Amino acid sequence: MSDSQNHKALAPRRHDEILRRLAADGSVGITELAAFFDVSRETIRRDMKFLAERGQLDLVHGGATLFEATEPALTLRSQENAGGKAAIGRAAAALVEDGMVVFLDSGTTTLAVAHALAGKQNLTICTTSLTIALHMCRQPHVRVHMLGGEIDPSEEAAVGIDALDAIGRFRIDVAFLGGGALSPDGEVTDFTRNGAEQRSRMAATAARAYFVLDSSKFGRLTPLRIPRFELAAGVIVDAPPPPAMVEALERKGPKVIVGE
Amino acid sequence: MSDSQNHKALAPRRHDEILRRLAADGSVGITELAAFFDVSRETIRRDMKFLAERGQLDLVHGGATLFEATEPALTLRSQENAGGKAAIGRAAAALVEDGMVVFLDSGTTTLAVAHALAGKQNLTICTTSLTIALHMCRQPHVRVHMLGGEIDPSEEAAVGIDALDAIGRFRIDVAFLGGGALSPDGEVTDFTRNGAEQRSRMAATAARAYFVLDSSKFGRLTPLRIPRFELAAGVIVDAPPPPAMVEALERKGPKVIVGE
DNA sequence: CGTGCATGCCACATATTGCAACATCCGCTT
DNA sequence: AAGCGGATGTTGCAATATGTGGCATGCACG
Repeated sequence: MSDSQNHKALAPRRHDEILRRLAADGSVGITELAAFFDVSRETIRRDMKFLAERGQLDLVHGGATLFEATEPALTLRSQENAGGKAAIGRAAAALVEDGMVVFLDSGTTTLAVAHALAGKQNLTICTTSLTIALHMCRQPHVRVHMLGGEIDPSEEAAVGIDALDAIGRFRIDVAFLGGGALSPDGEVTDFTRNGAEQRSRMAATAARAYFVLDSSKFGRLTPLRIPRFELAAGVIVDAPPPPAMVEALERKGPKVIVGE
Repeated sequence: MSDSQNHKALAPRRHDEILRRLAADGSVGITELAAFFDVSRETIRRDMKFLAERGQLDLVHGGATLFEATEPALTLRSQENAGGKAAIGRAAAALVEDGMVVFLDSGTTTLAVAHALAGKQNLTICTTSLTIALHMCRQPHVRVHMLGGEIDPSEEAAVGIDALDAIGRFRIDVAFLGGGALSPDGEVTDFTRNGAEQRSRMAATAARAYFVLDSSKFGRLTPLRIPRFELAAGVIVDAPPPPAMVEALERKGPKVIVGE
């Protein structure tokens, strides 16, 4: 910080700062910013409108928040389509045998997988998700490795360089990965750069990797491709995706598995 | 007032926080939230009504609860000697200033410290405890680093070589460490080799380290000394220990701080 | 079975914000 | 120098959010 109280900042500079604060705090107030830049509230409002039209933030009364039309709050997500997620969990659990080393990504669908793994013996679970680690360490006959790193509050999971680094240290039998969307041309995409990279790395590292995606993700669009996605062994879903999507997907490699 | 926080949180931010707390604690109180956000109870009530209409929580007298609880147990253990632990928490929180880097050890007493840190701005929390990480990452204006490693189910926290390793990478302003007992000759001791080593390392690494021990630990005996224990800045307790213990302790170096 | 206290709820007052229309200012071109 | 266009400021009014007080209701406690 430490800049720009003296001279009025030009528009791009303000836009920059607005986004920076947004990323840092999750929300920004109009009045607050107007005072900071020493401009009128109208100007800030215009800035925000401009940014909102480009999808870089969400306007709310009194300011703006992170653009989360893409990513609703975590507590919300775990309840929606609970049935479908459970079905995915069962299908995923069927792929796991006693004694395996299993990686579980963050996300509510992978949490459903974790629940479905109850009863397996002697598993070793590696995860970046706090919730999954907490849940699994309460199970008997399970060893849990938490991959450390900075915690992303919206995922409640470790992200970033430390987590990426830690991934490399494990030999994983099977990995279950989340994703932001299943694009019309049969590819799993993600919300964030970090997430995409982390998943990419897992898909390449694990002996077998599966993406778990509930049907609400079909045909959605999120910004980031997951590199080397085609190395995944399969995609587990709770309802059959459109045939075109299935075909595009299987042409790349991964099988489509539909849970019941 | 270099930046920003003198303004009240925007409505969506409150909604978010309410849901996060709900997920963390299973229930939230109106008065408590009103104080936290510095808004009237009516406003919180309206927020809750809004959320309840969308099925995100259940209204109850005095606050709200989860629609369906996902996480039991842990809140229970921290209830025992809750008063004492809260007092320790407050005393500990008084030692923390906005912007600091704080290490929180695993344990229910350190969890109380975590709760008491609510309201501080811009903290960076490093912890090995899953529960603390989960709780703190739901706080606004807090960055959380989870130290990874194998999870000890009885502690629900990372232990072992990875965690030890990760400790060295941080510059910690203040560390709050648990312990198994406060021995009659004024020393903090521990149950496990790993724990003792981890705490020893923190005591040596952090700029200031405090052991937090509730009064049930006085005069107990556990097998492992914590090496370099005397490097700690203090021991925070909820009731005055026997004078002999205090004297022995302070002769070694650490101050005794009694929370109210 | 009251009593006291905290909470819930409603109505209204107040404050803050959104919006749109118009006025200014500044840099630039001709 | 005049004119132009974009960005910003100003103003008035509507919409929304929040605060406040009165009163009803529920809950704990003797």
